[in-house]
Amino acid sequence: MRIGELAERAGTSARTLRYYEAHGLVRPRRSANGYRIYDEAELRVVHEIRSLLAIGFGLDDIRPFVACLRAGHDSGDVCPDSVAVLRRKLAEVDDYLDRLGSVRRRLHDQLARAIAQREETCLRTRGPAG
Amino acid sequence: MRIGELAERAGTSARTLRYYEAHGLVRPRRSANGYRIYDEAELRVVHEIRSLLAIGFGLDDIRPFVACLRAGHDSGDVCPDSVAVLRRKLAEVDDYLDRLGSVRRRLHDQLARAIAQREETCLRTRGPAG
DNA sequence: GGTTGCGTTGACGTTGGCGGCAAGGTTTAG
DNA sequence: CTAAACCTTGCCGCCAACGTCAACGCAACC
Repeated sequence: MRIGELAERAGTSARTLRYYEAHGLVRPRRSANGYRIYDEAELRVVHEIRSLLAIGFGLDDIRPFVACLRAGHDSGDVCPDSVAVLRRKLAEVDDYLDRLGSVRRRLHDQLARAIAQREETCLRTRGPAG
Repeated sequence: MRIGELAERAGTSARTLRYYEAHGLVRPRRSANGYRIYDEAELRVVHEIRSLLAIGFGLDDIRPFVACLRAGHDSGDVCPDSVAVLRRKLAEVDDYLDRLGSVRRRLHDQLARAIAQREETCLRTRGPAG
């Protein structure tokens, strides 16, 4: 199939597919007139790319998964390089969750103090009995 | 004080201070020769900016906090606009924590399956008595 | 043979918080 | 007088995953 059809079936754009190709993730052959020709397996590859991007992977991280699929595996996850990336990403996410958690606490406290402060000011303004 | 001194005392760069000024966060007066002159209060402002940036705020989000300080409040948090931003940011962080949590679960499962798959393959390769 | 709708490459724009450099003016110390 | 150390404005670069446009070629239909 050609680029427009693959783009539509993958739910993305031709520009995106060319971008992936430029970064070595997708490899179409060319027809006589220079058009890109993709076979069915590439649809799977593009889906893999998209779903990994969606959970925060970068294109460089994704490369091993694509290679794994291309090597004939049912899943892109099972090859050693993919597993290594999965481990690293899990660690990154855990790390980020920690940092985000402490940011959350800080925000929560800051908000609580700000509101308390405002209510106190309000009381002073309207007098202690107000 | 001039830009170099403020930069050093605030632990940042002159470039950064000019950037904040270009975005309306810091307002030095000028000396006769055109040099930027900052008073002591600006040091506090820059610290506020930096600490808010550090927890993930954008410069636009920070503007109300600076205005609050400039209005004479002890803390940049207590003004209504600041509180509104704090609320919004807390909601954003909660949202992001949720999404990151589900990404984490997905990664965890994916990793677990990949490893199980590999061990199974290993056993098949070396025979069931493995 | 003209229109329409595919495809191609190439290049610039986006977002944010700066870093770094150029090309000059100012001030200060020696 | 000069060199060093400050300051000024202005502009390009960076990162990532594309969007968008330009200018063109190819294919198909009427």
